[in-house]
Amino acid sequence: MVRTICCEKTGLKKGAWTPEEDKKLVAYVTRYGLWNWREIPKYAGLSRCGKSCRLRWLNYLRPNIKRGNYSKEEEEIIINMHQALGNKWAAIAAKLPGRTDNEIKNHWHTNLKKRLKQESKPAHTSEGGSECEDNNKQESEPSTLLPNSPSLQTSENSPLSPVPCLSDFSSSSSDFMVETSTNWMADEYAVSSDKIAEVLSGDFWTEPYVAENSYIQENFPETLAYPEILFPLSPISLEESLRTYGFCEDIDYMEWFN
DNA sequence: AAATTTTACAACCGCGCAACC
DNA sequence: AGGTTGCGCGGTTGTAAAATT
Repeated sequence: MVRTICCEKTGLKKGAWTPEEDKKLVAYVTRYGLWNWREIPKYAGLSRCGKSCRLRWLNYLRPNIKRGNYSKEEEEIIINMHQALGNKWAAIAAKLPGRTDNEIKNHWHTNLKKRLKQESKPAHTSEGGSECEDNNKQESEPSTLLPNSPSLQTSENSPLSPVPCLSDFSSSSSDFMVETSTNWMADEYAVSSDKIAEVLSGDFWTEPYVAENSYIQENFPETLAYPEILFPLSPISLEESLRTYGFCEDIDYMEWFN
C-alpha cells in the first residue's frame, strides 16, 4: 500500500514552530474548527504538513492544556495506569484531563521511570544495566510513589510551564471533538475567564490578537484565508468551534477577526 | 568562566487502524 | 473486496536549558 508520506513535499517546513505559525494555526482552528488536518495548513497559510499541525495543536496550542506541575495524584494515576496498561499513553492521558499523551510519555521517561527505579533499588548506586526502558518492569511498586519526594516539587516553578492549567480536555485525540463537548468549565480544573483571557493574550500573544489578521491579508489570498469561500459548507461554525474547544464565552473572539 | 554532560521537552517518523470509495 | 486516505499512537530523535566539572 502506498502511503502518503508526511512532509513528502519539499518546501514544507519542519522543526520548531514559531510564534507566528502558532498564531496562524490557532486563529484558523479557532475560527474554522478541525475539518481535515491535511488541508488545514494550506488554508491556514502554513508551510507545514497536516500531521505537524495536528501534533502542534494537540500537544501545545489547543485550549485547556495543562503543562508541567504534575500533582501527586496525577503521577499516581500515571504510574498505576502504566502498571495496568503499559505504554498506552493515549489511554493514560484520557484519565488526566488537560494532559497530552506526549507530555505524559515525556514525564514518564524523564521523571517517573527513574524515580520508580530508584525506589525499587534503594541505597545502592546505579547498578548498571537494567536501564533499559522496559517500561513494564518498574511496575513492581506503584504504591511507592513518594508523594513527598523532592523531585515532585521541582516542576513547580518550571520555566517550561508557561501555560497554566486551563481545564479538562481529554487528549484522546480520536475522541477529541466528542469529548470536548463535555462541560469542562464545570470540572475541577476550570479556571476563570480572566485566566483564559490572560493566557490567550499573554506571552506568545504578545501583540493584540486582532492585529494578527494582517498576516492573512498579507501572506496569502483571501480565498485561502477564508475557506468558506471555497468550502461554503465549512463543518463547524466559529461559535461552535469555540464552544467545542472550550474557549470562554466571555471573550469576544469575533473581535479578533473584525 | 568555559566546556562538558545531563535533563526535559518539542517534534518527527513510521506503523497500524478504520473509514471511505 | 480491496485499494486509498487520513488520522492516531507510540517510539525515537533533536535541541535548548540547566547542571556539573
